[in-house]
Amino acid sequence: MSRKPNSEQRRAQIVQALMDTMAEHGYEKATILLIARRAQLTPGLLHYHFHSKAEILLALVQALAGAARQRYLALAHKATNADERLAAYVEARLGLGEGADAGAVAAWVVIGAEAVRQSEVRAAYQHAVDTEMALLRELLSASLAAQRKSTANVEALAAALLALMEGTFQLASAAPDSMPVGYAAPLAMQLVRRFIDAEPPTGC
Amino acid sequence: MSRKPNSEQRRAQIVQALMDTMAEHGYEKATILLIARRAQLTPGLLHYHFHSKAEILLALVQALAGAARQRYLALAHKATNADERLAAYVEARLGLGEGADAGAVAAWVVIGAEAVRQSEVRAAYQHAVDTEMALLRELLSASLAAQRKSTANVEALAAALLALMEGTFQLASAAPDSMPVGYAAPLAMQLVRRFIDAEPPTGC
Amino acid sequence: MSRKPNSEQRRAQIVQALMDTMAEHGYEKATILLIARRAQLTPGLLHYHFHSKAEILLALVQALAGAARQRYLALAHKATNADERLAAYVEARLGLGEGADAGAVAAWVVIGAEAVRQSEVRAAYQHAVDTEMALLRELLSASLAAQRKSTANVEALAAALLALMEGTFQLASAAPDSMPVGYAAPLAMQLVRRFIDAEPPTGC
Amino acid sequence: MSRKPNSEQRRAQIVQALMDTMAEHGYEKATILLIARRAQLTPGLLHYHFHSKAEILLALVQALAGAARQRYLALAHKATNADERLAAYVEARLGLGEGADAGAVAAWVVIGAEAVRQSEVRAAYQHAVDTEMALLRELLSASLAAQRKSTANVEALAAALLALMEGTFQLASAAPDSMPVGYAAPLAMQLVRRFIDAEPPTGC
DNA sequence: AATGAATGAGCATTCATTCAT
DNA sequence: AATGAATGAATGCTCATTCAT
Repeated sequence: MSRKPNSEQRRAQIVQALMDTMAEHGYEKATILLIARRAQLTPGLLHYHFHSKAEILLALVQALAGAARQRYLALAHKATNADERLAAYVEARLGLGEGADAGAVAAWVVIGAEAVRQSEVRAAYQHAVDTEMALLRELLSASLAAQRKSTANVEALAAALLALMEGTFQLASAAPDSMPVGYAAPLAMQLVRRFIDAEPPTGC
Repeated sequence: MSRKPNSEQRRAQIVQALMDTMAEHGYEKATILLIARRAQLTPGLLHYHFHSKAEILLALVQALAGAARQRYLALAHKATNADERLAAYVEARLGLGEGADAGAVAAWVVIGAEAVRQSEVRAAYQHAVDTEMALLRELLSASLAAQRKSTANVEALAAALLALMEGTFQLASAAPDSMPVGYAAPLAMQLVRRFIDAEPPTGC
Repeated sequence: MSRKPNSEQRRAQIVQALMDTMAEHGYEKATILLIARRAQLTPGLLHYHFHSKAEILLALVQALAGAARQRYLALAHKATNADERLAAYVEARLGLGEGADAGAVAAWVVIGAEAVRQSEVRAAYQHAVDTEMALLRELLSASLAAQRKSTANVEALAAALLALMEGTFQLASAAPDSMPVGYAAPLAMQLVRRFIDAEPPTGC
Repeated sequence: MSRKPNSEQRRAQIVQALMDTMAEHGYEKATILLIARRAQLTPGLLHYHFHSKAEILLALVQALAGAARQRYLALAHKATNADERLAAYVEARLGLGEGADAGAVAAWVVIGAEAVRQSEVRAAYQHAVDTEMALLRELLSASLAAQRKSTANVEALAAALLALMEGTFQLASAAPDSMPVGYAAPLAMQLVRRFIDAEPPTGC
């Protein structure tokens, strides 16, 4: 067999280097030179594997979204009911266990701000949000249904839970010292459970 | 004789122009030239009134934090009990009524990302967060106390509510089409109220 | 009598402020704003009293040259012969006594460098040099004549002595720690006296 | 494959261009654009090879000091005794022969003025001065010893000779028309020789 | 695939000078 | 005389991108 080109490995290496550099310097100040150094590559090589810096960023958005999905799937594996699956999801996003990555979180916050101004990043970010929203709707609907509660508010509840997660990332990245430690996952679950408990039953 | 100083007016004008420009282009791409044009001033004049671009940004952080405080005070004026004050706070931050400003929200999101990398911005951002946390602790403690509930979780609850707000800003700015309209304020209040209702009473 | 306009005083104040600022920051970095602050005046006022920054510099050259002349005249007053007059001159230029001014010396060094590139400064500098050379020729000729020595080399000797002084200013300003203290005036006199002593008598 | 580095050549080219430009315009007015044009390079490339303009200046200080050392070594090669070595030194610094470079001299004068205000330049300038002083002390001590003269005044004599040289550069650059031609080297040697001749013998 | 020099547009900032008051 | 805001050209420096090797 012929020797495999190492492009895929190189691309992953570059994407990872962008993530690390962005977490530290933001997107604009994450220069091609800094990224290349972090990846232990030369500047020219980055443009051999990616057409532009923006393209690396888009690849990073995909990579982070994919990693988040994998983290949920790994935890959801052991879940046996709707509530456990929801808890697995929240743990996957907000938990401090294995897979928690301050760099990835900071990079995601920076991506969120870039989405405000770059339409292509916004599109990718929105796609990730839509995917999350769909998953959340499904998980919350299942939890509501399991308790025979109305699903009328599921959309808003999903949005609030997603906002809670995004805000947690923001605060963890920009004001870590002002926040209590490890509060996010357990409190998010409590908020949702108590909300669901207080929802009116189906058909009312 | 001498001309009368107009610095304060000019500074406010420039800060506003930075906010508008940042909401559209982000911080790095909000160039001095763009800001000056938006403020209908010449580039040199911006550096006459501010030492550096970073200084304008810090002034903007103060301005936004101050405006948020004013908005709360205006609404809290009519509140007669703890729950109404809390509702006034949530409405001031997340409501769609008068004072809601998509530009200010987008600028705040961009500031949050800049706080990840610029230590001076981070300090100012953290100060704003600390102030919010203190206010939230006070409001939530009062609501809990009014219902004779334990205040053991007030810190975490405050953090969660603040995260919910920051995340709402983020999603409203970067993925507005993926989010339901007007969900944030009412749902945030419901989440908090139901959480408080389900809290154990004092002394348990 | 009508109140005297304070222009002359203001001009002197500004020239002095330029000298101080130049000694610290060089000519280019001695901005109008810095000079104005040092003189406790406002920037606009500097251009009321001088047409341009270059004009202040020219006034400073005159002022420094004039001050040097005064210092010599004050010391020469007591001299009773050619050698004492020469010693008075050397002391006036290189001595550490009253009137020695590190700021003035540093400013003169900076002026010397500006003379390399600005033709108007060069003209003023050259005029000062020519005046010095004339005085030196006179003093040295008198000393040589007093000892009945040939004055064939007086031009070159004057040039060398002037160079020694200018170089002393340079080294005192830019490498003070590398130079012995107080060496300049006595050694300069010794060099000149021994040179003259070894000169052939007139008519040879 | 990879291109071969040409940085050393480019750096030398840039340093030379700074020297030429500085000799004509001074340091501040020797803009990156002017230097680049003189070197027939693009402005961006200067910052690829040097971190900053100040760094080019430091490289120039080293280059000029090195060239001066080489010029002395080349001439000292033929010297057979202390006096000839001293004469070789003076000729190397002040002589009009091969290697005399009005541009380098003017650049050195400008550097001397920059040393007044830029601490890094001052450090480099002082180092060059210290090296010169050490060499001068050695040369003068040898000459004094060869004539069995006291070396008590060698430090001050070295300082005076160095000052004479620096001042000669200054006057040659800023007031060439006011100075006699070719006076410097022969007169400097005469001054030193007559001084030494008149020194008291060792042990007195 | 890989290197690193080269380009050139763009940026924040500085500053002498002007001018309305 | 005096003020201080305003101007606009100039400058050092950055950086994504290109390209010869």
